Amino acid sequence: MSTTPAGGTDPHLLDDLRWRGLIAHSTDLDALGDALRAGSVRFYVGFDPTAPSLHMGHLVQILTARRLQQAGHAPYALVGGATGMIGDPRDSGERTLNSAEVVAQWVERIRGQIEPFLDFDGPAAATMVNNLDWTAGLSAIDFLRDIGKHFPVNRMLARDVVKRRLEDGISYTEFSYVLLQSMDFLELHRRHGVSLQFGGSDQWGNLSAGVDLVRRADGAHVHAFATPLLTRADGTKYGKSEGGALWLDPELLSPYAFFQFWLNVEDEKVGELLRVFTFLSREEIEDLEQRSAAEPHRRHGQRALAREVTTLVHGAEETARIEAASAALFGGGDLVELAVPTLAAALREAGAVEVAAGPELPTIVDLLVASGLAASKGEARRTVGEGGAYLNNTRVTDPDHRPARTDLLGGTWLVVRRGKKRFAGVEVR
RNA sequence: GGCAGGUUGUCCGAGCGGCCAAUGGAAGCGGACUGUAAAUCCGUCGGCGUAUGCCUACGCAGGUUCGAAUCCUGCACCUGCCA
Repeated sequence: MSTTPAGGTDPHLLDDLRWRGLIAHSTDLDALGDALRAGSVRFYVGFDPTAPSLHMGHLVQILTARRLQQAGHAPYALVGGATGMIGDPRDSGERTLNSAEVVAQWVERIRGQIEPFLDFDGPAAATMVNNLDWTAGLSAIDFLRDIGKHFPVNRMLARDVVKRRLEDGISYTEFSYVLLQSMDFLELHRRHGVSLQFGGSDQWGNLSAGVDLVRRADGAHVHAFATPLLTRADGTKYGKSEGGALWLDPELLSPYAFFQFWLNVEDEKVGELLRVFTFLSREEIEDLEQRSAAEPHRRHGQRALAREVTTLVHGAEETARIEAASAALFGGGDLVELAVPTLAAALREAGAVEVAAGPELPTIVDLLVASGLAASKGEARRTVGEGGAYLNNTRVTDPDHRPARTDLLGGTWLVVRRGKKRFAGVEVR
């Protein structure tokens, strides 16, 4: 992970990106390669504030930006205060507009999530930009004359997203989104000499529209590429399960749960994810793939992946705590054998709650609900009935079962488990 | 503006006066087999809880009826055809 010396650029950048599978679509790759080798390129990648946090999909873009910067190119990270007010068309239908206050708040949170990944000093220093800066004061007349004139509606209608949405309907607002994003590229090109944009493959239409606009408006040739859409082995999207998206914000998804996600990745996907989400070298990744293939049950790849990505997002200290917690909880050994401080630390990582107990301790059903492992008492009863409830790693089959005081580990802790891998700690006081 | 059709649980989609907390998929959750993997098989899938019970739910608000997701009226939104 060495940064290229001041002023220089890494001539192998494009090859590395291609090896990692990060280029799913692109404008002329030879031209892009020439530009990247010729000197430091100013590039941009945009993030729309459509939620309070970025997630796994955005992480691909953040890390790709970091790769480009480490190779000597200058990032412009755009948080879409303007585009976030509009919303780009998606297949699932028309978006609900968010208020200006909410968008502004999300812009700040997202900026804060991106900044740690980029270097704001040095010859390829990063810059944060907000497209509200050049759209807020723009008049509708200027917009229609200067930007709109370059967008033939017949071609806009031919875009895949738009075609699919024509059945169920699409507002003029979302239909116009592509003009705003294209204008961002034009503005950044004019203001800062930005000549490359990348984004997710679902953004390819917007990316290439921006390239077209810069050419039509200014006669300049700029570049774009799209990273691939990552899917699970069965072709479905990530994040549809596990109760939601893989958020980067620790308040929306605990670092422990984040780590567990990566650890549980399918064998077939480990190599791909290591290439996209880690800064391990080609040699290291190929070695991990070989060792994983040789002894898959050891999950070498998954462990490295979980450690690397969690370290990038949540830091080395937190990752070390999580690994210790996982080892304790999944160790398979007797929980009674664990030192209490170790157990307590592990449970706090996995998620722990305090419960005030009277003369009697709560029932297993109440413990499942209190710990958040079950959403309702009905669900908790069902879990017990299905044989999925465990107390201190022993299956409980009676929904009215109450642990005794002597079951408390270290005098205060109960380990509640639902299913094979969802743990929570309950601290009884 | 006129006419027609539509709005059901996380999603898709049946139901068209009582047998409807609502058929069937999918997702989710649990179990078995494994490796905290995949595939497969089985179970489960509104809440309170155990009461032939109550509460909430079939776009929103009213009405008809002993009884409505189902019928009527108004409103909102969506789709199609005609202007």
